[in-house]
Amino acid sequence: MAAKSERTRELVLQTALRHLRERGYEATTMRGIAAEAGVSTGNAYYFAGKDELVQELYRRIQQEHRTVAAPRLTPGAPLAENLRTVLHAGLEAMTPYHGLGTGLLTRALSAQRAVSPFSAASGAPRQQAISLMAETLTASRGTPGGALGNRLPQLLWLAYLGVTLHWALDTSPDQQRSRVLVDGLAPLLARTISLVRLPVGRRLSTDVIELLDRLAAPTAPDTTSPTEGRREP
Amino acid sequence: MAAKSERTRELVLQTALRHLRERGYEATTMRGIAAEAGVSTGNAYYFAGKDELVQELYRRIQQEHRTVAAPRLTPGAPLAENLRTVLHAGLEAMTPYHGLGTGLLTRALSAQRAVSPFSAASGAPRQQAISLMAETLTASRGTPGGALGNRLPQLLWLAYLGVTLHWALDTSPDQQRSRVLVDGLAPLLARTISLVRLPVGRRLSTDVIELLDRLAAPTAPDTTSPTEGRREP
DNA sequence: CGATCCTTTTGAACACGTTCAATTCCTGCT
DNA sequence: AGCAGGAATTGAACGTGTTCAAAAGGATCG
Repeated sequence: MAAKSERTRELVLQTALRHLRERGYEATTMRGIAAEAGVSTGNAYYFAGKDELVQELYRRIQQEHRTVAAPRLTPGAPLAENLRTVLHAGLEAMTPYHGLGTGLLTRALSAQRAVSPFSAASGAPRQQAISLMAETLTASRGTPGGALGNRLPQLLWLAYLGVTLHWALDTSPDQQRSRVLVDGLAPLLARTISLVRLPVGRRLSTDVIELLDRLAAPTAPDTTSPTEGRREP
Repeated sequence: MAAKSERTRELVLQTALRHLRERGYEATTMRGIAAEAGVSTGNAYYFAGKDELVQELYRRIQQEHRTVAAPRLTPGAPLAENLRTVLHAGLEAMTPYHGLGTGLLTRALSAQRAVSPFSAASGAPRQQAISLMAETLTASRGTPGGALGNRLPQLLWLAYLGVTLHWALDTSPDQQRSRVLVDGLAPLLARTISLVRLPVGRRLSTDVIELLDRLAAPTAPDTTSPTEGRREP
């Protein structure tokens, strides 16, 4: 049975997450994790490295975010209310790890590398967050459908990314400033989205959609020389 | 005269910036910098550390941004045009350092620590970037004044931060996707700003201003126990 | 010139992340 | 029980960022 390595892996992971929570990024050392887990230094490398441990933590936080947020959504409530709920749930899930500072956000972003946060491609943890936003939208009343409706989850996720950035840099006690941000931002976003009912909003909406499409389109190869039949050397 | 240390400092800095440009973050080592500069290891620590070298690079990039952008502003042109110019200039200034990946953004953000990017407080390099946005606005025609006008530089800087994030994660050839983003975002932002002329826009505007004010306000101390005369233990 | 004092430089030393050849452990077989 | 072979573990070794007591250098005095 190959279950032994699995137990060790889990032991290392749990120890690592605890150290990250209690000591922050720099003070958490691979040697320290190994020592406290009662294994040798090299055995801490069931994970590719320290950064992957942080990514794992990030994944767990997202999982927690979804778990906490989903049952709190009120079907048929205004978007502003459900959005506020979801964003606050996100802050809640992250709170124990505020000591990591920008480290958390940083490593999470590096993990996304190769996939722009503005495009819809498939980063596994991000896709989950985006689908949580989709649930938030479908649970709320009065949200637009059509082409904009399809893009809204992605756009709301971007807003959530902004909140996360604010939170990571937030030094106010208990990050209460970030809560103020969420309380203000949720109705603001909801009202902005409802603009799509007006002609002026439709215009903005189509422009946003067009931009997102252009960003998602495959990159055009260099067409500086229009000569046909050329191959890349 | 204390000019000798100054020369060494500059020598170390120049070598460091070159290595960062040519080799990226990880492959640039303090020992390598010192060796190539012809000094001993410890002498590379005229700067507090490797991260501060990156911050210094960030400062230079911002300086370059301003230098490149300012003369290109067209007085009296529409905001969309000048904004596009300024954002493209930003990409230009950063381009040689794209190899640093998220490292650049990361260290720049950590440097801002203690000052939320959403508040207007005085981070030295940021203040410069915000004032460049202010220049962009005053150079353009039809931009709103009043309370919103006062906040717009800050808000545009946030948009610029978003572009920077996109650029840092952009793996398309020559970061052309980020250029697409700028081309689409500039008119979009300009049109959004012009919404303030309509009643619906004024409403959004006052909400944004109120939120920014709340975020900038000093943090309220914990008022959980209204008992008077208590002191923190 | 030499002595004093401050500035500047040095490089050994420490703890870290990471790698990997060597070792130990365990399982399934005869 | 004995043994082969794979799985799991080890810890020394490398290169890194960073620190700091000691050494070297340079200016200013008598």
